[in-house]
Amino acid sequence: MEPVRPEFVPDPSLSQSEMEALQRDIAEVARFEDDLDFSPETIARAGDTPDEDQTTLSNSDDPTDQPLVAGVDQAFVDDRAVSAIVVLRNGEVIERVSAVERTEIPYIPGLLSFREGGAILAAFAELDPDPDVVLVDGSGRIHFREAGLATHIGVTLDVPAVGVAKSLLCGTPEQSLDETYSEGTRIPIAADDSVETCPDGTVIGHAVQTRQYDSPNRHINPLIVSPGHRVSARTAAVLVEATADGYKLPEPTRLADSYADEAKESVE
DNA sequence: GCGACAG
DNA sequence: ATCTTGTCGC
Repeated sequence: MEPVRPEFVPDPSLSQSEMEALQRDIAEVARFEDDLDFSPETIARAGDTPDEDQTTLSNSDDPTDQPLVAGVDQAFVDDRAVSAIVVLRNGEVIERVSAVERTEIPYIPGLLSFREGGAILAAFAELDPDPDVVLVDGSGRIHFREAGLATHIGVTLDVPAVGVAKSLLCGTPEQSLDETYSEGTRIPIAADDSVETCPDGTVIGHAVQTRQYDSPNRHINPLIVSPGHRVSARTAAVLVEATADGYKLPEPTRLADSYADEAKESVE
């Protein structure tokens, strides 16, 4: 699939203030409300027997009509970024693509999409069936200008997108994230002074506990999930919970992560 | 000036 | 993100 908004394609040669201005433009176009072509309840895991909701809500008995969920992740080799996309339907992999691009700038918190975006869009150009939703490694609306990597990619391709991060970039959790939470726990993340584009208190995402150890000693930290584009904060969390299958990371992102590692071995 | 900061 | 052995726990 190709960009629907070419003017938003991340250009690493821009100045830092130009990058920030572009992010403000992207945030204005971003829709943090549900605009999906399917019901999140229709998503199945590998080996699932279709249940009432999955068949009823999708208006179809044909498994090939179920939503395509893509996961995107990157690996790096020196100054090269390897972007990998894995597409699942009913929890099963139906497509994998990857692309390699040079990284033009270093990692700068808040400007990640200008480092990784080129490789990601190159990989999407290789992807044939358009996915119904994309899970991106990194933040979406949880960002200083509400334009994290997932938002940038989602808006540029005009595809529903969700940000899945392993740590919090900004915003204030409604409860401390230092405690141990059980599976299924969702903790709202509110905008604060560090989010310059929306009122304090706006819920911009959630900490989502997709997995937890039963007992004492060690614990697992929650994922930080936020809307990228065309999904609400609640639906973003629901989609991640629905695609998680025994691991902390949701399957699309987890498989893209290992595929990126695999693909990077073939890079010279 | 100081602190904080996805991957 | 990346560099890496052992180690704890089910």
